[in-house]
Amino acid sequence: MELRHLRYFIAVAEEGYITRAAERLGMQQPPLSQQIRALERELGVQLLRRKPRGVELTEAGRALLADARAILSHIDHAFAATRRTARGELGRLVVGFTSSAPFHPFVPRVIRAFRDSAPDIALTLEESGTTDLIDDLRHERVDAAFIRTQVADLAGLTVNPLLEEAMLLALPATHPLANDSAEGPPLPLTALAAETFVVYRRHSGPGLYDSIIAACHAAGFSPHIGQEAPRIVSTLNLVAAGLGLALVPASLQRMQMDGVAYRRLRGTPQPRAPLLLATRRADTSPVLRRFLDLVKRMARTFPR
Amino acid sequence: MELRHLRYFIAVAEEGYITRAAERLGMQQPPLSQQIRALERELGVQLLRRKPRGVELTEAGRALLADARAILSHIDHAFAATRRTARGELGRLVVGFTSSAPFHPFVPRVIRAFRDSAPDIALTLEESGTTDLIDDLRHERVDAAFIRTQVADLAGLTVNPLLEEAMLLALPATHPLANDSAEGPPLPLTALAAETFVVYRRHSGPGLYDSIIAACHAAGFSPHIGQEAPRIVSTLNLVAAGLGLALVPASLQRMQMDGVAYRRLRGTPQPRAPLLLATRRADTSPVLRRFLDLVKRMARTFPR
DNA sequence: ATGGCTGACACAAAATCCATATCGAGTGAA
DNA sequence: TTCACTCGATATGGATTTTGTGTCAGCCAT
Repeated sequence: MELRHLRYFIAVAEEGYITRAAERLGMQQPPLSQQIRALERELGVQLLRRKPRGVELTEAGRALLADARAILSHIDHAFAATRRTARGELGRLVVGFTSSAPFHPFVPRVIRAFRDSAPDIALTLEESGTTDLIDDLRHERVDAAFIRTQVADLAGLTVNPLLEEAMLLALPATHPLANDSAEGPPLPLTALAAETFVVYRRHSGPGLYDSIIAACHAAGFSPHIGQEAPRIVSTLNLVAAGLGLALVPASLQRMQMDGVAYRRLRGTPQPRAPLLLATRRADTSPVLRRFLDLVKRMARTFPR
Repeated sequence: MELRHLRYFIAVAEEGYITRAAERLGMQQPPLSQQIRALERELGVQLLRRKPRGVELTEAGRALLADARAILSHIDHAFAATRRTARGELGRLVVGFTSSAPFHPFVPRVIRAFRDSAPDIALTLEESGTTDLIDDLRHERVDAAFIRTQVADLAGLTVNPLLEEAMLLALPATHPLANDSAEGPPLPLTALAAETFVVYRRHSGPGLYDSIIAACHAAGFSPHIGQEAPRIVSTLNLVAAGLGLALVPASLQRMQMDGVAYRRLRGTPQPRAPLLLATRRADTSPVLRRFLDLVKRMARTFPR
């Protein structure tokens, strides 16, 4: 059986004459007759009743006609879907992000833009810790992950730096250094030499941790580390509870948390927080490529 | 595009190697490579990633693989359905019957048997008057009709006589000839010479009408016809209302109608009521043939 | 470094699909 | 009734397509 047989059969059924169907198909009548008979022979079923004038569908022929049309349409759809999949317009994408990522305005913006540009991609969003995200990436449970710190083991992964932002000092609202207005005068880092710091734990992602330590060292002191938090947002809970101060990405300021005040810092080098997108190096999925292209393009033009 | 391409592609996808797929397909590797490339060329999409050891599906290839399997399965189902349709195991059948037909035990019995023997045929039952049924048959709204009287215009139709049964006298329960037990002694037709008869109207089907008249004539009198009824069952309503007597098929006795008593007749010739099945002569549907075969076969062995 | 496996390429062979010519059956009109 | 016409079936030759054979290049694994 070949599709040709179905196409021929449909033409004959629609025309009611083998001769006219042959014309429509751009062929001669004898081979068409032959192909139809071959189809009937393979099915073991008479599809046409040959009449003196033209042919007529049998009951079985009518049944097959409907199915044959459906099959051809099935194939058309399959081909279209395959082409769209190849163009990255169709498929699935699982995007992971750490709890702090969606506070950066870039992340929801790029997700929205991607949904708009490829509405037929089933997009799944998963929030998780950085370590878990990296594991999920490796095990193909996640295709791309927005993270906020460089990871230690990059084997098999690509980490694209997208944006950077300043870090703000988060401090308990009752703290003497807390300012009524979040946009108070920048605070020199040296003013914090005696304070206790709450930090994002280093083994989850050394980047933020190290940049904070480095900034303090550059300011001439070695910070006193109090508690470590498993997630960036949870550092704010500890700050609110009065367990110390924290340096957090500026975008977290959007998270209006009771009992936490923010202050800008001054001095160089200022600690900065990156926004990164991690993917599998071996992932050649067109959907991912499309996503990656969009993310990089938007990152380049993102207002800083 | 031909199905061959899909079959080849599935084999390659499943084996992971063009060479092994070629073995499985009973062909050599070069032509298989060529056909796969032809498929890719037509789609304009790369389906396989050629690796040093075997091949790997691209995202688009994975999408197509699922669809290709579905398409082949679609074709298998279509072929199976076509074959079953040709055998009359699949399809639709509309069976019509006059209001009096289902009282004959043969009718529900044969319908049940047909449903059991061909459960995948969508069977529709339609009750209507004889004249309408004949019209419905001609216009292909009905495929077979159980009727209780010969019809006048048979053009294009086949009417199969199935069974015959005696006719009983239906008379008002208050009538002097009414007997307490329905199985009273047979009544000679001559006893009814002075009575008024309610009859099934002749133009709807001359058979019953004529056989009643003929029986009376044979008994030596010309019956006095009162009202005509449009349906056999409605004659019983008229009888119950005291508008006269009626001769009805014996099976209508099952219809326990208040105010109507039945008596058997004696003498020859007794008027008899046929059960007939009308079909379109040109209808070659396997479903109908199957139904017709069953009906005729069961009619032959039906206990009389 | 080398042997073995895999896929691609080039050309010959085979299959089959199609075109031409012809026939037969059935229909409609003279 | 007969003749012409239409339409599908059959037979045969040709051409395109598919397949088979031989060969080469590239990459792993030993």
